[in-house]
Amino acid sequence: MPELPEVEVYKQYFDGTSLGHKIVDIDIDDPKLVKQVDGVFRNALVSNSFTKSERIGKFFFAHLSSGKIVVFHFGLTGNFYYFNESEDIPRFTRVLFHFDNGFKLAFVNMRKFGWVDLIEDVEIYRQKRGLGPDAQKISYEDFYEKFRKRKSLIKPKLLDQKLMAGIGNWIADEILYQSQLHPESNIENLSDEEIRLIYDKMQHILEVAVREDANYELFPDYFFIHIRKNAEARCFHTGGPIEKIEVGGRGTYFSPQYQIKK
DNA sequence: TTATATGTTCGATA
DNA sequence: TTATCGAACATATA
Repeated sequence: MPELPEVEVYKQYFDGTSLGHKIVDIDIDDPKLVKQVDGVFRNALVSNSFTKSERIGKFFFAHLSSGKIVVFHFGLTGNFYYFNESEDIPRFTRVLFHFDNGFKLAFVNMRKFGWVDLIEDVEIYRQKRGLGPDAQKISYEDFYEKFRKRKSLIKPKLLDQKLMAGIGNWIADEILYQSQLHPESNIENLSDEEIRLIYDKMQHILEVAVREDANYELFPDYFFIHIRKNAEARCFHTGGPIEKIEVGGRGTYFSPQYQIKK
């Protein structure tokens, strides 16, 4: 379940379990998920330990004692799981790190859209990929500058990781619902006030989601996620129906009576 | 059986 | 050249 808040929770979990233990072995279930040629990944990790981590959007970076950095991306599914001999290896474990304290860290990834890589420098990597600033850290000025001049529908731009990193499908729908804007609104038709509103709602949603450990059940009642995929559910504000359409190739849910197309 | 899923990438097109 | 769009990727679940 990995968008910015979920990956932030994974980071906290990783930091609380997997830092400072020597890696004694690694199991790779499917080499296609490791973006390195044979052995390179393994050799770079074994007898190192993780020293610290950072996150940009949905990308998670774990620094090794050697100075190299492991990049994790969860794709559409997945999480970390830390365990010892008393438990079985989780289903869909793709990479398994064995630590010298007897515990293991599983990189679990059911749909195999996730991957791991090995890099030298986070900032160089970020620039090379064209990854934008983290959505929770981007300033309003930067956000405005990046979005204002665009010519496309608003939803696909919110999902564009090159403009800003971390927003995924449910958060994009959540932002537009709370902003009362139709997901197919054209950016050119939005006022400066509406751009500001989108930014403020985005910050609010991210702040709540991270604070509640990405546990949707704890989100306030007015959050769209509670009704997003429920055909019988009604809009919290209007009591009207929730509709599903496709925007930019992604399933998109919205409340047509509440969200206005600009 | 078919459609769908919380994502990114790559090639085609404008 | 740059921006945008759509298909492809792998696999479990309803």
